[in-house]
This record gives sequence, structure tokens and C-alpha cells, in this order.
Amino acid sequence: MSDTERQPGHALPPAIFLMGPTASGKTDMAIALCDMLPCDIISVDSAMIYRGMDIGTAKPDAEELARAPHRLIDICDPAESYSAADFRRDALAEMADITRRGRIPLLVGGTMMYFKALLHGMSDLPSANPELRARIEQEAAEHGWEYLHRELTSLDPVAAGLIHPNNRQRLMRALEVIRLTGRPISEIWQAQSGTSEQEVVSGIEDYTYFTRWQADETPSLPYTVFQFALAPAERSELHQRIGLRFQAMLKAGFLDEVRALMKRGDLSPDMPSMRCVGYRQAWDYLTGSCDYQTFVDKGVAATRQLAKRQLTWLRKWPNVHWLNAGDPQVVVNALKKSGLGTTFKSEK
RNA sequence: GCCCGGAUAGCUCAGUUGGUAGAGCAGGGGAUUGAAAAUCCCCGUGUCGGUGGUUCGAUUCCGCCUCCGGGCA
Repeated sequence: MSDTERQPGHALPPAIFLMGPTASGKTDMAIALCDMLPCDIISVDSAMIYRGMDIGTAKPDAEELARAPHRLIDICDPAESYSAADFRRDALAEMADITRRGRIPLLVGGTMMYFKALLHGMSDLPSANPELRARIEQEAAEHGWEYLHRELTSLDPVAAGLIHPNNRQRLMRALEVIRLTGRPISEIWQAQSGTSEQEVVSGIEDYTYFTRWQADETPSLPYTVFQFALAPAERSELHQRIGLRFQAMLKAGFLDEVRALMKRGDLSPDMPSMRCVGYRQAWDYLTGSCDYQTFVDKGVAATRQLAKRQLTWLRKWPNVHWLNAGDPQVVVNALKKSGLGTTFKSEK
């Protein structure tokens, strides 16, 4: 957490985070903000990255996208997978591009892991290796997952202590990293330091007017970040919105969308895309594993559970300005109060 | 009208050979380093339908009542 390579005298360019649980109204607010501030939207959403997954991900429609283009949506085929590290790389590039044009990156979404990766960076670790993972699965089938956890205990006791034996996904990842690098993953975590994105923002040093209001102090992201969380004050209100939105998705043809994806024939329910909330439950219904009402109930419940996990992230998130109404003027006022937002040349 | 089942946690149900009860789901809290809308951890007091009786003690046994299934008329 050292703040070494930042040159004094050069203020960092601004960026806005608009975070919040699913169905809290982030997209509407972001689009409204685009009419009030010189900002461009980057989506921070691990589901909207997929092409052909529009209704179930509550992706903005064509008209909204024409009004307020979103970067980092529709960048993957549903058969592909994408990672937090991929997101960090792509988002940094988009932020640099937007900043270079004299505009403000507005990062909007609910994938908190992506926000965290962007803000704090990630250790230099190898990416997923499907062949190795298949081999580890095979070993688990032969000896059991407890055996693999014991193996991790002997190779990397620190990581083994942090990873619950039942958490196969993380257990597998820890073993994967050890086998790929020969080093314990916990050692690499500890070795993490600020990485070198200085070059990413080179050429944009003319932002001298903002204060450090709610600025994130971590050195890893070379921007002054203004962070907002949008969520209703009452959980019950969010639940209500989730229920209504799920019904609206059904009316809009969500099941047809999933049928079309299934018809391709190359997608399977264990792929990240098909594990998304709603899609997983629709898959079960369309393959006859449950009845319609069960599908609806499970889909709504899964959405509520997602929102709960997103709120768990947000509750402890430092430097967040909480909003419980979808009024974009509140954001603009908060930015103005900080000194930002008045000096931009409106060049729409 | 008669007979047989049910009635226990928000829901579906298990259980107590009589000593006031526990699973799954839902819900709540938490973790989160290349799958993160993922994955995982923790959290279960509820007039055991009502009312009389037997009993030291009844949610459990017996009677009656109410409601819900199913069957016979």
C-alpha cells in the first residue's frame, strides 16, 4: 500500500463509480447522468459482457444504448469465459481512452469483484488453465476433495487455512497456481504491490481542479475516484423491485431468449454464462427439471440472494457516498460540492 | 351424512415407544486475488390446529370441535 510512484504536482484524473445491488436503478441513473455531465459509461457487469443475453441481464435496450453508449457490454460469446483480471485490463484501457478525450469515465455495475480488482489491482498470477483444472477434477474424483485440501495444507498452509475444504472452486485455484508457478498462492498474494499502469494514463495531466473529496487512497488505480452506492433504504423495497422486474423480464420474452441460447447446442449449464442468475433456473425449467412456478420462485430468490451478496460487499466498502433515491442531480451536486463538474467543457 | 388421512418454523415435511422438537427451501449475517450473477461459511423457540380428559408430566395417548385432502353415499 505504498504510494511511491505517483508524481507530486500532477493530480489524478477523475472517475466515477456507480455501484449497487441488482434492480436498484443504476442503469437509469447512469444514463441520466450522461445528459448532465461529460461522462462515458463503462459497464462493470460480469453478465452483460455476453452477447445474446439481453433480457435476463437487464441490459439497456438499443434506444438507451444509442443515447448513452456502454463500453464492455457484448464483448464475449456465451461460450467464452472472462475474468476479473480481464476486466481490469479492459476497463483501464477504456478509462484511459475516455480520459484522453477529456471526458470522465463513469463505471456502472454490480459486479463488486470487478470494482475491487480495478481499484486495488490483482497479483501477478497465471490465468485459468482448463487442462490442469480437468486433471485436478479427475484427482478429486479419485481421492476426494478432502485429500486435495490436505495436499494444499502441506504445500501452502496459509492458503489452506483461508480456503474452506468445501470451497472447491478456490481450492482448485490455489492448487492450479502452485502447479503452474511452483510457488504458494499465498506468497504471491503477499508479494502484490502497486503495478505499473502509469503508462496507461500518460498524457492526461491537465486535471488540476478537484479536491480529494472521497478520493480513494490506494495507489493502484491512477484516478481520483468518486464512489456512489445506490440502494433503497429498505431491503423489502429492493425485494419488491426484484420481483416486479423478474415478471417484466418474463413478459419481455426471457424464456425465448434462453431457448435461443440452448438451441445453439454448444452451451452447457456449467459455463459461467449459463450460471448467471435467471439463466440457470430457466435452463432447469426448459429441460424439464422443474415446473414453471418453481422456476419463477427460484429465479426471484436467486436474484435476491445476489443482491444480498452485493450489499455485503458494499456495506464495508470504504469511501462510498450512499444514495437511496435514483435522482442523478444528487450525484451532480455531490461532485460540484467537491469542485468537480463545473470546469468541464461540455462538448456533447 | 359416514369412513379414512392430514393439521408441527414463512413454505414443504420429519420426529418425539409420553419428559415442550429438527431437516430442506426461503430469509438474515459473513467471506471474497483470472468462474464472482461464481463458490463457500455461520444463524432454527415454534400457543407442535382448538378444547376437555388420563398422567407427576401431553405436541405425543383418549374424547369432542374446527379446517384441509381423499373415499363412500
